[in-house]
Parts: sequence; C-alpha cells; structure tokens
Amino acid sequence: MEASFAITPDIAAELAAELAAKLDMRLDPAAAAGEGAAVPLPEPDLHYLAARTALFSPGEDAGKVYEVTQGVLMITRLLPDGRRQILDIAGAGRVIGLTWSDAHDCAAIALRDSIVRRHDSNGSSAVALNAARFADALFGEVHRLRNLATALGRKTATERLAGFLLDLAGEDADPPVRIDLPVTRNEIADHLGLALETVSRTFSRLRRDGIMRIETSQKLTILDRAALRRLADGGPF
Amino acid sequence: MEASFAITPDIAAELAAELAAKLDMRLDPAAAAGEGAAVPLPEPDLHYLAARTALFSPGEDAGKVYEVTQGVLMITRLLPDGRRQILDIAGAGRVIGLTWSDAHDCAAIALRDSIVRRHDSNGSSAVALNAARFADALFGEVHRLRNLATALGRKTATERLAGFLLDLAGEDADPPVRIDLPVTRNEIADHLGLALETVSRTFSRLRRDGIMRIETSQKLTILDRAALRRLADGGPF
DNA sequence: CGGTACTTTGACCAAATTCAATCACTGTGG
DNA sequence: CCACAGTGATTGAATTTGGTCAAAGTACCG
Repeated sequence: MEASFAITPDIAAELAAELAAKLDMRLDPAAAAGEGAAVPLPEPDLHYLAARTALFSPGEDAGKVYEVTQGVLMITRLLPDGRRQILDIAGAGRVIGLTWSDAHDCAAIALRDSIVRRHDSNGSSAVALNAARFADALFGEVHRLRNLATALGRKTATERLAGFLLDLAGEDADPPVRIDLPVTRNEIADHLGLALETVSRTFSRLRRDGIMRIETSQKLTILDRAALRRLADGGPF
Repeated sequence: MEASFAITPDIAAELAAELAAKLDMRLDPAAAAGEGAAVPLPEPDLHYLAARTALFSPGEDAGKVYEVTQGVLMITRLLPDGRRQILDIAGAGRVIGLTWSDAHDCAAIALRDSIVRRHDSNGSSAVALNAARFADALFGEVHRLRNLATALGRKTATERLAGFLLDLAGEDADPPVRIDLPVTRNEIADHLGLALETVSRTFSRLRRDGIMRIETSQKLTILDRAALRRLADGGPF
C-alpha cells in the first residue's frame, strides 16, 4: 500500500516532530531530558520469560514497548480484593506495553515460556518498530477491547466462550480445527467475566453436543465450526 | 513539555513518512490516490447534530476524525438481535471517530444537541490536531475501555453504577456534587451491562441510603461521596 | 388535558455463582 | 512400580444476583 501523501513536506516534518516528541516521552522519559544529538543505536534486546512470570506490573514505569516474539502473554487488571480481569491474550507478533500515563495500569504475565523483544526509546529499531506498528497496535487494542466490552456487557456465557474459541481458532482451514489453549479454565473465566465452573460446564455442553472434542483440557478440536459460530452469534443453545 | 529528541533528523523523516501515510490512509482514502502536491487548507468545519442523531454508523467510511466541541455523544455497538453496548460517552474536548480499519465498527450518536469539529485529512488543522491529540485520544480510549471491561467483567451492579457516577462527577469540589445525566436509565443500563430495572433499583437504594438526592431522573446530587466511593470499590452494600 | 416516553416498583424467574465433592492428570518419593 | 500429594477440571445442589414480565407512577410536550 504505497500511498502518495496529500501532506506537504513541511507539515510532515511538523507531524514527525510532534509525534517523535510524544513517542520519546512515552518510551523513555529519561532520554527526553538528554541532548538532541544523535545517539548510538543499540539493537533491541530479547527477554526470556518463564511461564507465569511478569513482564511488567501495574505502577511500574511504562518506558518500554515489547514485541512478542515467541510464546503468549496475558494483560490483566487486578482489583484490590483479588478479582481479576484478563483484558488481552497476546501471542507472537503482538506489541504490548503501550500505555498512556507514565505508569502501567495493567500487568503483563507470560502464560508460557516466552520471548519478547524490548524496544528502547533511543534505538532506531524503536522508531522503526513504532512507525510501522505503533498505530496498528493501538488501533488493534481499541478494536479488541471494544469487542471484549461488548461481550462482557451483553453476551451470555455460551456466546462469550464460543466467540473466544473462534477467535483462537482464527480463520484457518475448515474443521476439524485444532486449538492448543494457552490458558486454564480459571483464566478463561477471568477473561470472559465468568466463574470457572461456568466455563467448565459450557465446555462440557459443547462436547456433549458434538461441537468440540476435548482431548485434554488444553487440547481441543472444533468439530462443527458453523454450530459454534451460531452459538457465538446468539443462536439458541 | 518541550522535549529534545534523541532521534536523528533522518529517522524523524522516516517516521514522518510512515505515519503520514498511515494518517492519510486513515483520514481520507480518496486523497491518498491524489497528487503529492500541497493542497489548500480548508478550515475544519463545524457540524451541528440534533440530539439522537447519528454522526456516523458502523460500516461507514472511517475517513474523518471529530472533536466534540459542545454536547455529548455516545459510541455504541449493536448486536444483530438488538442488544446494545454503549462503549463510551464523550463530552466536549474528546476526539472520536478514530478507527482501525476503513470502516467504522461503532456508531456515534448525539445524546444532546451537539457540535463537532470535523477534521478532514487534507487540511493542516487535521495534522495539527492529530499530531497534538492523536496519541492521547487513542491512549485515552484504551485506558477507558480497560476500565469498562474490568467493570463489566468483574464488578457488581452497584459497583458499576457507583463508579459510573463518580466518573461523571469528576474530581470536582466536595459534596454535594451536582450531576446532570446526559443519558436515560436505559442507556446507563446498556453502558454498564445491566437491565434498566436494575439501574433504577440501584438508584433507588442510593437515594434511600442517603447517598444521592434525585431531583429529577437526570438531575442528581451526590450527598455522600465517600460512601459512593466505598460502594464503587466493592464495599458492602 | 391527553399522550408518549421514561421511570419506578413489585413479583417472579433464570442464568450464572457459590459451595462442595469427586475426578483426572502429573510428578515425587518410598 | 505404586501410593500419594497437588493442581486443575468436572459435576451436582443450593443460592443469589440480576433479569424478565407486568403494572403503576411521573414528567414532559403539543
């Protein structure tokens, strides 16, 4: 998609300056205080995360952006009394850690052993990454959160789970589609705003109805995608 | 916030090009097909919206960005069977209409007579606006949607309503704080993922408990903000 | 006034949660 | 190799929160 811009070079420069300032502030407040001169360009460094360890936690300085290279992370909010909302499940290719304020308002926790590529503010790679993916990552975030909020606010347990499974399956080949769940029943529950028992029961019904096969609790197969789609869209159970 | 950038001019230019392309695509697909030359700079035009009329609807071309100048709009998702999730309520100063794909995935509907400033893609004002507010608007959107999803997924009816009212009240002066609701009970319900009767009942209890005064159904006063805060945070009813 | 749209309240109902066992799978140590 | 924790999943029963249905009540507007 090579568009010719209806934006003058002057305006583009101005835009660049403002956005660069913004990105810079976002990415490394410290650097913003430094000189305006060019700096060395450290390569982005890879971080290895063991399953169930945190990449960042709420309150921590939101200075870095991460690109998931391998594995899966979840983005969670924790209420003071322990209730948890899993806001996102981010697999390879996803960019996470973008936050408005100076401090994270969420935790990012590896669901499996994972590798993330950390992009510091003062490397060219950060700029390249951000120019290429900054907007996409944010727009994607908004889009997914809108879907999630709609599901949480207005869909039944069955619709939520069916939709979740279809999302995981992607638009892949026809059934049978194999899914390797990166999450426990408890985590699905905390993502879909349900009790884990409800999730379990719903899985059981999907199995009884011949819509899914459940090899182990994490290894699933969609046998009847059309039926699952119907359930996700509010069809009768 | 005049930051000196740790980004070379070269990189900034590259960043500018990529982001300009992105913004341009986003803002006016038509213009993207035109020449790269400078274009006249039309001032942003104001649009007057009567209450209950739509600014844009799902599926429509997402070519423009709007800044709310006066009034209030709601951003809604509609499910095929009529269920509705109100994702956002945007008052003066807010920027809306930013969307990922080419088409809107939401509707924007005026709750009151409103005025929005439309920013076309090919005006300098659009660039200025976007450079200045683009990121903020998106980050704000993400932040609010995370809060909403957490509320919808993990909070009780009372917590949701109390939180909603506190949001509307802002961090203003001490009680009594007056609130002029821009929404009906039905709309509050569709925002908080509840039945309208549940909203009404919850209001009634807040009134009985001396936490709020309800002059008319839209004119409210918070009498005991601390108590409301406690309820919003999951305290006992 | 009379009508329409919105709100409140009550009685009942149902989806989902909670409580409580039981089961299945895994890894560990005897 | 098997017993036995330990963790997570499933299932059942009782409960609850919030939803649905129905009937007034109230405000607003021509």
